Order: sequence, then C-alpha cells, then structure tokens
Amino acid sequence: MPELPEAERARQQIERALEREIVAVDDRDGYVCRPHAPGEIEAALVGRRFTRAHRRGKFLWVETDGDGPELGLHLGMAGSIRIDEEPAPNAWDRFSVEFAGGGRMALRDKRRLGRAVLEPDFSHVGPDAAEIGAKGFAERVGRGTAPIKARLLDQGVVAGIGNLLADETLWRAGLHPRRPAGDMSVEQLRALHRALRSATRDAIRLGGVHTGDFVAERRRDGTCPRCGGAPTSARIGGRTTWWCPNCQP
DNA sequence: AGCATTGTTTCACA
DNA sequence: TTGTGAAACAATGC
Repeated sequence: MPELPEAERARQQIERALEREIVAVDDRDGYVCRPHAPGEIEAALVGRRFTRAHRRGKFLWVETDGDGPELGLHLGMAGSIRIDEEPAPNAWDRFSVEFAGGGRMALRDKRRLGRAVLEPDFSHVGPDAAEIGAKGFAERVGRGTAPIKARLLDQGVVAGIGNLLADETLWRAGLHPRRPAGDMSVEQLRALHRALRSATRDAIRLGGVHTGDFVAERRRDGTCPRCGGAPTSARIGGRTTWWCPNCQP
C-alpha cells in the first residue's frame, strides 16, 4: 500500500527500533537486497544501533551509530515495516533485523518488490511532496509535454506521489489527468499544489492513501463525491487512471 | 485462465 | 541530448 503516507507511517515505525543493539540480520533474499551478497548487510550492521529514521518521498533510510553505514529501505508495491512482531508465514519477511533482548524489525512484502540496501543513492530523487513549496512545485511540475498525471508520478520531479495519490490530487484540483504539464496556468499549478498538500495531509492523518475522498470511489460503479457522476478510467502515464469527466474537464 | 496491481528501473525511440 | 512511453521485474488476488 505504499505511497508517501504509508512510507511516513513506516518511518515512524522504524523510530520505535532506534538505539537497540543489532545482533543478527537476515539478508538472504538476494533480489530484495541486490546488489549485496548474502551476509554483506549483516556484517555491516551487527553490533551497531539505528540512530535516526529518514524519508524522502517513498524512500526510507536509517542512520547507524559511530561510522556505521546507512541502511536504505523501500516498500515497493506492497511492503510494510513491522516492529517486534512474530515472523510472517511464507517467508514474507524479506529482510529483517534482530535486536538484543529479542525485538526485531522486518520488511514484510508479499510481492517482493521492496528493497534493502547499504548506502542508498538518492541523487535522482526530487524534493519530498509533503515539503515542497508552491514556487518549487510550479517550477518542477509545470513543464514538459507529458500528461500532468505522468509528471506527478515522476519521482525525480517530486517524490512521494503514487498512482492513487495522483488521482486524488487531480480530482481535488479539478484537473484532467491528460492535460500537458507545461500548458498549465499559474493558478492551476497553485490549485494542484494545494490539492496535493491537503490530500497528503488527510492520507497521513486517516491512515493511508486509500482513505481519499475520490480514491474510495475509484472504481467502475463508484460515484463522484462532488457531483454524483460516474468516474471514468483510461491508461495514462502507464497506469490505470480514474477521474470524473464532469469535475475534471 | 487471464489480467491487473498503491513501484522502480531500464531500454527503445522520437 | 533530452524527454517520453513501454516493458521487465515478483507474486498475489480477483
């Protein structure tokens, strides 16, 4: 379920595991832990403690004490962070850390598209969608010929917006997802930025992006909460996109 | 059985 | 060279 709101929730979970001594690491999943060989992450972390948990967009990273490495984490399409829970069945805990005293931290991910890596590189990741100001947002988002929906999903432009948050944001702003990003007026970009902030804030507060007003009606027999009309869908920016043809002309 | 999926990266093409 | 779009990746659920 991970978009920015879920990633922020995961970051808060990791904060529960700070300042505990790491005694073991399960990094045997060579796909989730690529390009590291099994045992590499374990060797770098055992004996250390996590000291701070950070997030930019959907990307998470944790600092360790002393001159220890940073641990990067990504939830992929279906991941979550579990603290002090029993191991999941079917080896769904793709990466885990065991602490002195018996606690643990796990990256639980049925789909296995999540990621754990040492010294993550975020040089290609844009500013966080929850932090960026109106000016920076307009400069970065309001350019190019791609549909605005695709522009919002580009993590190098602004980080943290996923398929559902993009649809919710465009609906709140009353903008058609296929509108070319570079053709939008300053007023429309301002409205889009405000919509992004409110949609993100609501999703974090209510527990996830699926709680969005429009996202909850984002299906074939749904109803637009504003006009009562029927949402429509198409493939835009490589993703299934839903919008209200009446409210988003 | 077949298709879609709340994500990211890589590759082909204009 | 830059930007855009599609495919690949893994595994599950409808």
